[in-house]
Amino acid sequence: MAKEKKFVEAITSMNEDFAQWYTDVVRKADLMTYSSVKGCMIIRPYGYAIWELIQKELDRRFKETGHENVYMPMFIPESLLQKEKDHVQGFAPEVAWVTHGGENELAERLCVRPTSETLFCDHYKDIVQSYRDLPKLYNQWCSVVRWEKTTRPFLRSSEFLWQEGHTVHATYEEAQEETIRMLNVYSSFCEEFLAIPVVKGQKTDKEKFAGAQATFTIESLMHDGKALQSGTSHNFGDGFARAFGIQFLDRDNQLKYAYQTSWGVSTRLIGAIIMVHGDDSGLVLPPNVAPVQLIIVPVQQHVEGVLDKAYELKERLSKVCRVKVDDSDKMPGWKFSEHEMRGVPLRLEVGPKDIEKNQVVLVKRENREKLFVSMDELEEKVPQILSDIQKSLYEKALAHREERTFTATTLDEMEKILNETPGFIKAMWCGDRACEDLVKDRMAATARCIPFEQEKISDKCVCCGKEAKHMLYWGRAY
RNA sequence: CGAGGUGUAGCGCAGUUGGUAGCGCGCUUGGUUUGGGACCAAGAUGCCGGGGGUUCGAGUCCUCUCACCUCGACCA
Repeated sequence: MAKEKKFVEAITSMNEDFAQWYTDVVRKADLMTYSSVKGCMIIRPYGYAIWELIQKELDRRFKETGHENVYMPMFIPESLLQKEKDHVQGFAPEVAWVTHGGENELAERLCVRPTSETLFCDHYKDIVQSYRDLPKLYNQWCSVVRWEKTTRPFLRSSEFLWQEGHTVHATYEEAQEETIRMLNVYSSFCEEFLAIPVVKGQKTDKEKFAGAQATFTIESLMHDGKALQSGTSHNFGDGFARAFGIQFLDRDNQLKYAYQTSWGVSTRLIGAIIMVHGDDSGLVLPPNVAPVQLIIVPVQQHVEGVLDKAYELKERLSKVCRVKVDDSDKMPGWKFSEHEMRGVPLRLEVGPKDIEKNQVVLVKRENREKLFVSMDELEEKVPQILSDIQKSLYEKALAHREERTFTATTLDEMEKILNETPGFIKAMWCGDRACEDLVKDRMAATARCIPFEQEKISDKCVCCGKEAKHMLYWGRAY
């Protein structure tokens, strides 16, 4: 089919080999490149620009909900890391250690932060004394290091960029409210900004964060039917406070332990964008996170007046969107492919014929739909089209997720779905760890979450047949 | 940490029974081109991942080592 024909051969087809497709896209869109250290990547300007847009919008939403940014050191003394038992155990296998300063061995080795709970706690114990000091709503943007055995660009790297919010509250209820508030910030951000629909829910005990009392998550479904944990929010109860001695004098003159939360999202979100929206021609960016929303490609740019018109349009359109002119001396076809690989949502072609007719050709990245628009209407039409694209990408992703969400009442059914049409599987669960373990051993799938929106698929646990307590989303995950 | 794979020009790769390094793309210069990856001409680019060995001679054989990729077990 001429219409279905691939324009770009440099990218492996998704259906042929999804993992290779992902690697090709990440490289061809020039989001990152490998570095000389295992599992670490160089985030290239285009990839970093996406991260900056994510940061900017999230940071705005954090501030809007009353949070302040701080910066903690990247080193954690070993003794500090060890104060909360579950927490150390969870992270011990993947921490990197600093043992020397110059030539001298350190008296106490320093851990390169895999997450900063212990640092925040150590600080909070000093600054929290009275109920009047609460709540503390801190966040930090930083990188963390986890010595991973297997790494993949953006999805799992040894060092990654993220944001970690850490808050302290006077009561459990308040901490729980904060935990859910931030989960909601994440879910609305993903849906509105990244055009990625998410399932909100709680992690099972097996899957929860080391040291947390409860972990909440947003789970999204990738194009290949695998799930991606896209953000988490934890309620620590007073567990860390007890381990670190974070106490305050309450209104009733009683000394009490404080309640805490933490929550984070990372550059992994970039991986989610790629795997939710991308296609065989490469990256597809929702306009809200596109560093370039509109690329102007002049055609026959050597012809008098063409480039001038392109620059003029850029000048005008820069007031309503992020726009660039590709005035390199590549062939137009080459530019089309290049900007499609990079996922630019909208392309504007302008050549002598257009100038004559006082119009331009707009081409949508998501479906290559061509629109002929009068030059006079651009400032009005372009933002409208971009917002349509944003909406359309969300709807497409939602439709895909719904198409790939199944229900199962037996393990055989689950296994069949996982092998034939991988996706989310809604199934009942009795609450026993043993059943989770069994599912994982047998079909490499995990409990993604106990969704807030419960449904009753059946009365019995999909695994052991005992009375069911919850409906779970199951799936194979990244 | 297990299983596999790969390291040769910026990128992708070839390199035979061991004989002193090549192709495509990209890059530079000039010209012609330009509505879906143009063409011609002239150039530039190498610690053959690293150490040790065998040999008159190693990209090639042996050995140790390092790194990266993919797939699994563990984790954002």
